[in-house]
Amino acid sequence: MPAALASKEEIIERLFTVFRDSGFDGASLADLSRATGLGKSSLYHYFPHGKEQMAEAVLSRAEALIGEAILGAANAPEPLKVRIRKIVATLEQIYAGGRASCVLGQLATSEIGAAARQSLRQSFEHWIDGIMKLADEVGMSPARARNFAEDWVAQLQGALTLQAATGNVGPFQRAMKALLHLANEDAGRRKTSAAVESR
Amino acid sequence: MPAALASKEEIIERLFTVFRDSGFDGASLADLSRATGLGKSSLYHYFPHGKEQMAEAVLSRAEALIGEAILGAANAPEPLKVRIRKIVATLEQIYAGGRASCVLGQLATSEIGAAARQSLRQSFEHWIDGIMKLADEVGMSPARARNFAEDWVAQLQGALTLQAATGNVGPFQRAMKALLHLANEDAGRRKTSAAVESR
DNA sequence: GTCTATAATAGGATAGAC
DNA sequence: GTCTATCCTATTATAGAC
Repeated sequence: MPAALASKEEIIERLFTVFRDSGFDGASLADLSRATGLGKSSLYHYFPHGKEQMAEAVLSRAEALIGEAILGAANAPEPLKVRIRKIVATLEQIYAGGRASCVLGQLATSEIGAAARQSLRQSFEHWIDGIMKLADEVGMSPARARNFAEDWVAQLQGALTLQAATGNVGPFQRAMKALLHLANEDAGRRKTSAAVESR
Repeated sequence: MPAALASKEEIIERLFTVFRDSGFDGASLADLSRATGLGKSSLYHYFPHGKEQMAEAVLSRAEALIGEAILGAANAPEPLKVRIRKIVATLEQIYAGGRASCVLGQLATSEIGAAARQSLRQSFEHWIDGIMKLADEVGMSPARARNFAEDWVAQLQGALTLQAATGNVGPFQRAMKALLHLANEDAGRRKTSAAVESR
């Protein structure tokens, strides 16, 4: 049994890891109870609506995490390169170098309630907005920046899927590199961009 | 209840859709029974080892599908452009224009047995091999072709995840376009490549 | 707020008739 | 090969003591 918990935040943190690793259907109350060190009844004390509400809380936490780690970081008053490096460092930590799953990806295909689904959508929107902001700064048109951001987030999600299936972290690492290299991009120097890709 | 079934192939086809839409844990025997029109006992007649074996059969089917639709098509004796167009057309059909899930992605993060996991891995390897073959033909070095293929498959998987969460099929469509444009690529004309990206 | 105990139900799996 | 009936366990959820 894990160490005792103090706050609801810590409880949610533990629930987070279970939903991330097992998905919604794969996470049983027994699993959630074990991970938190709380009995089922105690969990129901915090989350009267049960598992569904626990997933909502976890997704709200994910939304907040993205809000600060991506969207917030992207808008921070620091040089572009610094912000990008911070975001990449955070992502490498969250996803354990590409070996951990993403709770958003895990729950995206589960049958969850409207509230949870809304958090999920918002999380991805914030994520995309943050990356879009960075792409915008290197001179991409709004449309191109939006596409770049969507595609980059998809790249990352797919990299985690591929890793789960094959154990290969290459795609994850290249996704990180692609973001780092964004700082070297410039809409007026597309050749440089191609050269970077040829790396 | 769906129409009567004739062959085991058709049964597996029906099971396929359930695992694809609900994942391993999300697919109950009741669901699988309903989708096939067979009682639970009948399913056990075909698959004595139960749900696990059904998932194995579905993943074997997926492996065969990828083998012919991607790896086979990539190696067919036809012009590159034709092969690529066929692959894209097949993928657009399989994934319903980006709105359907991928059974491989769905099962990648589930706790499945060794046999199923092996099929999953093989499917992705074949998929990557097929795309790598195409990239090789436009003059990419083996290393670059391999990376391109891995990243492209990740892109597609992530596009489906993003669609599931947000309903946006843009990433899927751009992944298809990226493959179609591969035919216009050439290792000696990297500028053209960049121009295409700027589209 | 946490526990033990207990429902009530759903899930996976099997027996045996036809 | 398919069905009905049944079993057993896990799962979700609640009641009520402390």
